[in-house]
Amino acid sequence: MDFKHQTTVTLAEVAAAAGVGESTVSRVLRNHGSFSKKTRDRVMEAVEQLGYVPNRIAGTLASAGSRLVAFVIPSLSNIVFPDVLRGASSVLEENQHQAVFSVTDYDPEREEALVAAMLAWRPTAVMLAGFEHTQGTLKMLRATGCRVVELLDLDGSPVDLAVGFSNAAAGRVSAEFLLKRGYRRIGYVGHDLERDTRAGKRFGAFCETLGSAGFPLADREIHVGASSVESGRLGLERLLARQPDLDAVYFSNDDMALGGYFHCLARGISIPSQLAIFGYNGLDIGRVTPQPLSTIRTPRVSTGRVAAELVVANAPPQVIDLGFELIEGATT
Amino acid sequence: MDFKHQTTVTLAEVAAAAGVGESTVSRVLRNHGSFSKKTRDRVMEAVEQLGYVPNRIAGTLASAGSRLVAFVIPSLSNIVFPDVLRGASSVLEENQHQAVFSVTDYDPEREEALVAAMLAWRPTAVMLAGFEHTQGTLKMLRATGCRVVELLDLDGSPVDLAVGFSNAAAGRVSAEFLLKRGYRRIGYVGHDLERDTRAGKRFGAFCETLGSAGFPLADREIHVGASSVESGRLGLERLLARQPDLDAVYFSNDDMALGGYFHCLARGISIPSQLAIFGYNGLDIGRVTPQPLSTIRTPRVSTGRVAAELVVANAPPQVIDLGFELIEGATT
DNA sequence: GTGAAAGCGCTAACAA
DNA sequence: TTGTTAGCGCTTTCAC
Repeated sequence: MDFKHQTTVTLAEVAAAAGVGESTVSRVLRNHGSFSKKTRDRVMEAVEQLGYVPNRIAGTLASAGSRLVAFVIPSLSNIVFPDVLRGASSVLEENQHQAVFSVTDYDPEREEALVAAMLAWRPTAVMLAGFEHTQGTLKMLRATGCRVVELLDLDGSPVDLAVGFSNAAAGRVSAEFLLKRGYRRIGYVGHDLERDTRAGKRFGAFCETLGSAGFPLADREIHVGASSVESGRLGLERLLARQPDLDAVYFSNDDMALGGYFHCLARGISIPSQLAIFGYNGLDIGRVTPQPLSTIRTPRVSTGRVAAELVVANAPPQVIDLGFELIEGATT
Repeated sequence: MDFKHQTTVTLAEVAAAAGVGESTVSRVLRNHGSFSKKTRDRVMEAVEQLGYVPNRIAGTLASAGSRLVAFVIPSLSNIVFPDVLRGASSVLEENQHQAVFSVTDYDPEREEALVAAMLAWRPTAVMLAGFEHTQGTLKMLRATGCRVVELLDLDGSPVDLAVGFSNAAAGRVSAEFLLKRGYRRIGYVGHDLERDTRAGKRFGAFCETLGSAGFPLADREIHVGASSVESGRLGLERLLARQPDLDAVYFSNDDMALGGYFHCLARGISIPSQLAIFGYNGLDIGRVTPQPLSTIRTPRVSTGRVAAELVVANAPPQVIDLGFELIEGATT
């Protein structure tokens, strides 16, 4: 049952109204090919008059090139992905492309289904998080004609384009920093590592670095589920209950770390003398807390921006390392 | 210059490979109409064999009904909109719809251009924030055949569907709460009100309520630009420099309020005895700070979910008030 | 500078 | 149950 009157002005009607052929209207509208100024005006007047809205579905079918860019992302709760979308969308909009997205909830099977659904729209490119995909997903991505961009990771082999930074390096750098600062009894509070494989890579490299230095990770507390400020706070509470003498804690990201920070504030645990806190992401909020958070700033928005630029420019396959920056706050 | 081999298996090729007609393949694939089990198997085998991916562009053109839902949102930095998208996307994905979005950056002219671009995809629905649109946008929305959903506001007249809550009521309730608690010298710290019209409506009703009670707003500090924790902190600092004897401050949202909260923590201003803080949005982080933030919790995710459900169900035009909830934290 | 006509890949009658 | 066929609204040769 329809509640609105379906107005379907077509290019043919515009042509008729303007007294020109369809192809002329098409040329004028796309500003492509040649036509006289007079014709142009007649066409534009008819367009205006009839309220014509071009049909990109038909246009795409006839010409190929959908100008649709598909994002298949793990989450929208984790600020990382809205940031990536934000960076990309500005570039896409400037270049008359549109962003389509769907959310996998960190489930590889769901990712496969969603990639298949996206491919049905014949997008210019598909953007995904990281390199961990099912065999089925990889097969589709390799078979498809569209560009593939894997985001926010560098530790793996790309299908086509990759834009991001090394999570393993981030983990290593974090560990080295804490060690250099003299921390020795270091713990970890994180979230679901199997699903968030990038957090898993950071954690793996972090532990390995500590171990090589002779000060292996003292203990860890893993929250099953998504990262959040609350689970960071609870995680630290539990970890400290078991290991009261930790001198530093590495968190899977800034949300978790802020939770830990709040726990310390509430319990009167002094930072960093009693306990140091280190995060990951470099969220703005961490710069404004009474003590700025020590963390790693990641180029989330630029990851999106650069990915979109490569796609719009149809750049050759390549891997772009945007790096990251260690921010020495007051919590270490 | 193409870097990938464009594989374009069509339905016709599948039909040929399976030794059946095109419409049979179409029926099997959409599980619509009748066909024998044997035919089905033959078709599915050919699909598998050839790695056929249906072309929804062609499908949509042939059948109408794009199953595309367009979101034209002001921002992705303001967590409100990722939350709305999150609520909507789960419903849309379950119902084989896809979400397309673009970001207006709170610019009505840009919104108009983006709506026009979206309409070219003949979406099932267009979702926008609030009721403030240009004449051109309204004209397009009224003329189009697709559903229109205006989100997160109730104070205005909808084009078609509206899902959200009253911002004016939220502002009023906030003021009444502070007054009831005995606060009398009340200030405001907010962000760009002309662009964020919903924040403007809250502020307007807030001031009016204070004024009617005989305790008009003492002062305000407006940050030109987007809301953020940092501008909340700076805003409060400036406001207090002018008005050291305020007893409460209302913030345009929780991000701003958290900034104010951090300012107080850093300066040793005791909350709420010296200064009360009240926010808006009910972000999770506000529940986990050492003192939970007093605020108004808004149904952001359900706004997205309900909007998507209405669209999928093709419900008749209506206005849905999802309400909001005052959270009495420890900052008032 | 302009128009006629042939598709793009699919769906939806309509026959068979 | 299945195949044939006529579009969907546009772009793109190719004539003129």
